[in-house]
Amino acid sequence: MRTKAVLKAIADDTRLNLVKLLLKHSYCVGALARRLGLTEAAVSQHLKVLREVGLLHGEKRGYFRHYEVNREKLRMLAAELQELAAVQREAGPSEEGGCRLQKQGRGATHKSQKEWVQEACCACHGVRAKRKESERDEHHKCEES
Amino acid sequence: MRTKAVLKAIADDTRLNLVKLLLKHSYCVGALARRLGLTEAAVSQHLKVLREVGLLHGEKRGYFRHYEVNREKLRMLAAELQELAAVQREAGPSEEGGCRLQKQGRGATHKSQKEWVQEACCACHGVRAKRKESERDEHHKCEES
DNA sequence: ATTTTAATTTAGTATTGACTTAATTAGATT
DNA sequence: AATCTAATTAAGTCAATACTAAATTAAAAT
Repeated sequence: MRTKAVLKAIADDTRLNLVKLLLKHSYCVGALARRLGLTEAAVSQHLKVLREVGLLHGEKRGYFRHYEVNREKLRMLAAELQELAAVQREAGPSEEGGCRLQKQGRGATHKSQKEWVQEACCACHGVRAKRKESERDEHHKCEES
Repeated sequence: MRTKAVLKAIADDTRLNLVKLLLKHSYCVGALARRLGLTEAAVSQHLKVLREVGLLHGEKRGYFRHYEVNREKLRMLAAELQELAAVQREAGPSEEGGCRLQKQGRGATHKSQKEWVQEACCACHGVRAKRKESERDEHHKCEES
């Protein structure tokens, strides 16, 4: 998700408020600080974060700096979330873990659904005490491209 | 922004990855923990956050719990971001601070653009040392409904 | 009722992030 | 060049957050 950085940037209340303000108007750092009840330094740091993810473009005009919101970044993020919401559920057992290892035939033995699921999902989970860090990578290997 | 909580929830890398996995398949907590290289406790805590914002719905089936992603929440968030991107810039001087106090007529004196801007934006910013906490609320009042 | 199993919760630690003050920088103005 | 002004950065503090290990809970299975 190329827009993950944008997502993180606007997930903060202060930065989201900054974006909203700057969509409507052009405010200087002092004005933004007043409106949000913060110091100019705090506002400046947040503006830096927003610039770094490409959400704001600033340019100096005389003493003051003007910011423009890059609305395209917001639209791209929105589009990616729509795509995410449209991701198709993969075919396969709706049971636990969605593992395919067993399904691909590790043993020819016919197993009940329950047996299959247990092996498929958490073959070694049953014995909790045996679960060691080094075993983790060996446990529960699920195929995934 | 009613979906702010959803925005915050998925702004975390781990929770976003959980959502992506659960959109495609049904995994148990153990399987999720393996795939993300975390403990089951960590995964459980993240799943709780996602449930609390309404992004996941879980139900027990036998020993295992199944999770369904509430895609509608993702769509709503996407829609709000689209709306945000479409917010109209307000009419008014594109100069600093976007303040209207002066514009509404504090003095009848005709001022140059520069003079106007300076007063409008940061009337008291010029004398930095005088800026005290108690003065902040008096400074730079901008009209905003 | 007891045992097993998956998942959650508790408690603690380490890391991250948001804030402030003060110092500094980068222009603009004179 | 000197001064002024807006903004940024450095350094520090504190709160929030993400993790783990261990204990506990909530079912399911026997």
